[in-house]
Amino acid sequence: MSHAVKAIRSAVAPGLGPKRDTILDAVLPVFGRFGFRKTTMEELADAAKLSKQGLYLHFSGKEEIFAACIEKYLTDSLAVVDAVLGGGEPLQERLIGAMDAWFGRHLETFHPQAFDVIETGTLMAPERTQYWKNAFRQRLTRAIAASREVKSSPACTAKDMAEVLFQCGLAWKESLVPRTEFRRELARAVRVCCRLEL
Amino acid sequence: MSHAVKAIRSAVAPGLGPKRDTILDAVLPVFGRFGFRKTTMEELADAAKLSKQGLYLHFSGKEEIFAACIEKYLTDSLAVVDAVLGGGEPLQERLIGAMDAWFGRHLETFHPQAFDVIETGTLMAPERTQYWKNAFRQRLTRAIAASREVKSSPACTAKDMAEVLFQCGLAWKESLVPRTEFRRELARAVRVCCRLEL
DNA sequence: ACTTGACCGAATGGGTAAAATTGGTCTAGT
DNA sequence: ACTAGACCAATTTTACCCATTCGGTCAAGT
Repeated sequence: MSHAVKAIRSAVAPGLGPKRDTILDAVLPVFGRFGFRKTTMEELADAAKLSKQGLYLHFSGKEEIFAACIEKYLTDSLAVVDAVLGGGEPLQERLIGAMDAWFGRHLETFHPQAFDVIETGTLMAPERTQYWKNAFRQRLTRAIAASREVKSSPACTAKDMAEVLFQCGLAWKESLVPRTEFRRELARAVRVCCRLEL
Repeated sequence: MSHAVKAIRSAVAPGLGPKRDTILDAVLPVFGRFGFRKTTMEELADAAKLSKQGLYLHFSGKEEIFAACIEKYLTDSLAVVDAVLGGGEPLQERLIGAMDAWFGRHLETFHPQAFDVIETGTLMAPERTQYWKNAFRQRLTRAIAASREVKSSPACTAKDMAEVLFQCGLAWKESLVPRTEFRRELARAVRVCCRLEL
């Protein structure tokens, strides 16, 4: 299939129905367990309770499914992040919740053996990957900056704290512990970076 | 060669001369560039300016060279860490120097493609690996605890700061930036974690 | 709005056997 | 305290073939 046709399909098809989203939700765990390469179209179709051709009525191919899947995954995650950060809890709880919604969910979604999903994602759409990273860091920064619970200084601005927090979160790739324990590490990082009391 | 013979040689040979250390220093960059598996005994011998057989007069085999090499590498690194932390500079500079001597040196020593050195090390001697990690974290903790420049609290003890700092340092594996830039990230982490002004 | 099933070209994954490397040893020097 | 070089067993690499699989398409149904 030519690139032009692909572009048309993906430009016309999306957003038309909640069916796409249903498919993407069903498909995510498969990518998360086996990675991009080792996931077959049949497995995706089975997960979505569709035939192989049924899938092609919604997506132009494997790459588009994957891209849309990751896009939805991050969109959803960021929505949770926003919801948590916009909530009424103390900043500490909100930050921990946000970090857990982002990095913790990664940890739970992607099997250690299937981290090629990350590489594939950055390889297929590096600018999108950068966009999502920046989006999340921006949320952290704003939440910290807006809070009156934490005092910043020229040497330690809200952005500085957010960046360091983000850096700590990146450790999820190395982490071998379950999400609950990882969350405790995140809690400590939040406490230290933002000097929030218990 | 039997394990018994190996044990005898490695028990008798070490520490007898500075020659071993010279060899180990010469050999480290080779392991750092090609990893354990892809490094050949000939390359090691060439790097040490010895014949292959000359090497065997000092070490019982590839594994012993590697183990001793890593051991010396970490010993040296920790010595630098101790020297820096024990110096007269303000805590901030000392911590940055210590983090750079540890993680920054890793970044510079081990080629991204040769990270199998880490796995091999933890696989061959997991207890030693754990020992060195703990040793470094301990140094950080003590330096922070001993300083009057940083005030701790029950929610943010010296150990907490050290742990988070360590977690930030682990990002070196993901880092694609040169050591100088990585050092700036470390500096920010130190500032934030210990609330040290500029 | 789907399913079924056949189909294609390309990529992939065994399986294998020859060829090259490698870690390590031995001997004979100097 | 080394080097030179032959040497071995074991592993690794390479090349090749074959079967399978996979992504994607097409035609015909319901």
